[in-house]
Formats: sequence, C-alpha cells, structure tokens
Amino acid sequence: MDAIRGDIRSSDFPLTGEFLAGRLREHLDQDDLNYIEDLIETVEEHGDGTRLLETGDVTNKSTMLIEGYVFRTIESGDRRYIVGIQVPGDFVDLHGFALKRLDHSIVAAGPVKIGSVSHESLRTVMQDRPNIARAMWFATLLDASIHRKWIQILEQLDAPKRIAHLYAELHTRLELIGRTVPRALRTPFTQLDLADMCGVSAIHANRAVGKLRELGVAEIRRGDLYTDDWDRLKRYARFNADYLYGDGALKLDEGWN
Amino acid sequence: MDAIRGDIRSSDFPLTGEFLAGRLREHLDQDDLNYIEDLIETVEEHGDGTRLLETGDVTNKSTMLIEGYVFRTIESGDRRYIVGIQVPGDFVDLHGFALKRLDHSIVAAGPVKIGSVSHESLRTVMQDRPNIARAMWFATLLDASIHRKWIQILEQLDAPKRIAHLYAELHTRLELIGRTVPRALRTPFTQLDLADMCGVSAIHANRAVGKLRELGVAEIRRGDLYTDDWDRLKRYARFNADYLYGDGALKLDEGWN
DNA sequence: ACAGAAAGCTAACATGCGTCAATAGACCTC
DNA sequence: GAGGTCTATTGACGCATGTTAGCTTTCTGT
Repeated sequence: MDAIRGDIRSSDFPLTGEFLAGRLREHLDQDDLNYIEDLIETVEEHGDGTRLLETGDVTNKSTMLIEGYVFRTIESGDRRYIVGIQVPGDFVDLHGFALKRLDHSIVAAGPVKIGSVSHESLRTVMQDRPNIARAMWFATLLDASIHRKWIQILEQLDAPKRIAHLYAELHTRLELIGRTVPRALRTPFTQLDLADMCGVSAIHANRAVGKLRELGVAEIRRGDLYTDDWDRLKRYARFNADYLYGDGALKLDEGWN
Repeated sequence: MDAIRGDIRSSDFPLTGEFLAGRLREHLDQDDLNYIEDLIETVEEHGDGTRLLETGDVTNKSTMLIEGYVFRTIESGDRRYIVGIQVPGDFVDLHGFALKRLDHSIVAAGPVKIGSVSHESLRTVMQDRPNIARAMWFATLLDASIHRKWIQILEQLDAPKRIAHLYAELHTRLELIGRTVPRALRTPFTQLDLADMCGVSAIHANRAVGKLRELGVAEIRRGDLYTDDWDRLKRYARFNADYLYGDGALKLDEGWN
C-alpha cells in the first residue's frame, strides 16, 4: 500500500500482453500467460527518478516492469551505486516475496509503467501452477547470473568497455522481448547514470563516451546509443550472451511436481 | 557422474551435522535437518585448485560444501575472475537444478569436502517438504544479495578496502555457522586469489595487503588474517552486514503451500 | 523568446592501478 | 640440506581514473 511512492501520472489502462512475462515467455503457454496477466491487480505510471521501493522495505506485493527501465541501487556514503537494471517484462522484486526486507532500492530510470501482484496471489501460483512458479524461480536465478557477469565486467574491463558491454547486454535483453530498433538503442540514461553503473566518476564516464565515439564503436547522445555495427560493439566489449540464457535454458524436461 | 573431477582423496565418512545446511539452519527444525542430511548421497574430498564444476556443465546433482572454501569463477581472455565465494554449509550449484547449464565454474580454494544430492532427490524435496524447498530458494536469493553487494563494493571501494570488506564478509558468514576463532580468520587464499576477487593485479593486491598492515587494520599472511579489532576493520571497509540476512529474514510467517 | 536548470564537455593536476623487471622468502621434493 | 617452484615483495614508469573548476549545450517552464 505504501511501498509505491512518487507521482502517479495515470493508472488503470490495458496491458498490451505482447511481451508479458518477458523472459519467462518461451517457457510458458498462452494459458499460463493469460494467468499471469490476470495476476496483475493494478497498473501505474511514474515519472523519472521515482523511488518505487526502498532498502529495508517489507512488501506485501511484487512489481512487474511493463514499460521503461528501473535501476537497482544501493546507497552508501552520499553516493548511489547502480547494481542492476531491469527491462520490460521483468519482475523487479520477486525476492521480496521470500525475503522479509529488501536489500536495495528500486528507482525509475525515466518514465515507467509497472504492474503489481499481491503476495497472496503469488502464494496461490506456488500451489496451483508449478510451471509458472518454476519460471519465476528461473527469473531470480537469471538475475543472479547477470549479477555475476557484472562483477566480472567490473573486474575485467575499463570504463569505455563497461559502457559498451552495458548497451550490448540491454540490446540482447530487448531482443528477447522483441523491443529493438535497427541501428539504435534508446534509453533515458544520463552520463551520471552510466557512471553509477560502471563505478566511475561522471567526468570519466564522459571521457569513456567520448572514446567510444572517437573509436567509431558507437555514438551515445543523452542515453541513446547509435551504431552501424552491433557485432563490432559486442566484440569490443568482449560480450558473450550465454549468461542471459536466451535459448531458454530452464530445465523443463523433467517435471518436478 | 562426470561433473566431479580432480583428485579424490577419500570418501564415505560421516557428516558432523554441526553446521549442516549452514545459513538455512535457523529456518529449519531438527527433523528438516535430518532430512537434509539423508539427502546427501556421497561425500568426497578434493585438493586445492580442483575444478569441481565447469562452465557449460549440465548436472544431475547438486553439491553442498561441507569443509573449506570454493570460488565461483568466470574465465575470459586467459584470466580468471572470481565472482563469489562459498563457505561450509552452502549449496554451490542449486541453480544447476533449475538451469540447464552452468554460467560459471566452481573451483576448490584449498582442500575441500563436498556432499552431493541428486536432482531426483531435490525434486522429491520440492514436492514433500515445502519448508526445505523454501529455505533453498532463500539460499539462492541470498547469493544474489551477496552478488549485488560485491558489485557495489567494486564500484565504491579501492583495493585495500575491497580486501578488508572481503574478510569482513567471510568473518560474518563464518560466525553464522559458528566457525570463527577470536583474533584471526584462516583461509588458503594467495595474494593472486585476492587479486582475482578484487579485480586488481597480483602486484597491486600485494600493495593493498601492505597498506592494511601499515595502517594497523590487519595483518594478512598467506591468506590468514590477524586483527585485534574486527570493528575497526569493518568500519574501515564500510561493512554493513544487513545484506547477509543474518537475522533470518526468510518470510515464514505466512505459509505458501 | 527568454531564463533557469540540467546535462554534457574540456583542461589541469593528483592518485590508483597496471606492467615490467628483479629479488627475497616460503614450501616442496629428493 | 640443496635445488626448484610457488608466493610475496620492491622499485620505476605509464596509463586509467578521481577531483576541481569553469564553460557550453540542451531541455524545460513560462
């Protein structure tokens, strides 16, 4: 009830359903997808920077991102560190269903549309729809796999390559939900956002963006990336998409329940 | 069957059960713990550096660490990046139960003792013991929380503080399973291991260890850390244990099944 | 159209970290 | 206990990144 804060611009409009359940999609049939759509009880829009969930919050519902991007952030000192990004179709706080309090905050990156599912409904899912429950567990494991990749990226790459890798990852994730356009990737990220994702200062993020431009790898303007050659960008960033399990590596062959 | 490689030094000896199920422990009763102990079908010992599981492996059993430490590693270029550490009582590849292939490797850090649970048994657990299934899901969510903290640490701290934070985390995790000694924390880590965890060169890890010594924060000799003042070390590393959910933040108050 | 605010850009200098080279200490094997 | 190997250590130099300061461009609201 109080977990969602910020300015609500409108609410209660229809879901497209087009990409609903995002990466869970290929593991589920139409019946499952309808079932998930029915779980969503309320839909809201929020503006840029809205703090949707706060570190330490105890929730009684979970949030699915329908439109836009959100950041997972950890605050320390007086600075913000971005530890993850979610794209449409992702549940942003499924872990809040099993863990009492949240270990990080969720902040809107640009305008967002979100749907809410009560934990009570999720409990019913766990009971009645093992397929969907399994797909949801898969989704949290996929988040963990992405976290591990981010750790490696921070350990291995310099700032320009980190930024390139970030966009490469987003491009692949958006491809998986059919949300890409040919030669660009549009985001509302500022250079400060990029800096907070890459663990560098805003000024150095600016240098890094400049280097990508200079090298001809990509042109980034106000968050929007333009490139004629995604393959080159991905090679430059040493990007390998395996960790995103785009081929649907959920074990469904052997029913558990 | 072939997922476990390396030199097996002995096998088939009794479990102590003392810390069995590690961080799951406080969420389970003695009956549950006995049940888990019975799940473990084989116990093996392996030497330092043994590659227990390989990126891309498809497994039909999951591994619990009983003694020692293991690294989660991602290899890229010709270098190894450590993206996580497990301590006794942790399942190291529960995600291999839901995901077809593994996104990273598991390598023994020093000598280890591990137990194996078949995925067939786990399927039975999911059906018959919702309490335990829940605790296992919790364990994978806790891993994700630790991953997020590592991301933040890499973004925020310099090398000396990263090393201090690493030992602070291990100290707290070992406390949770009753495995600490007063003024020290013994590990088999080399400075190269520390470097691969912190994303710096081995030489810089050496400088960082030197700085901790110089500052009087801690003395690290061949992986073993000595300090008279854990609080000071934790303050120096800006360590806050909340992300480890040591108070047992699993939502058990409302049964799901 | 204008003014203020937010975001992007540039330069100069300090520090963290990588690399190379060389040495010293610890452990292992015989 | 001698030799070899792995690990730890030190110094010199260069690049990556942080910090401060100031400036320019773009957005936004009126």
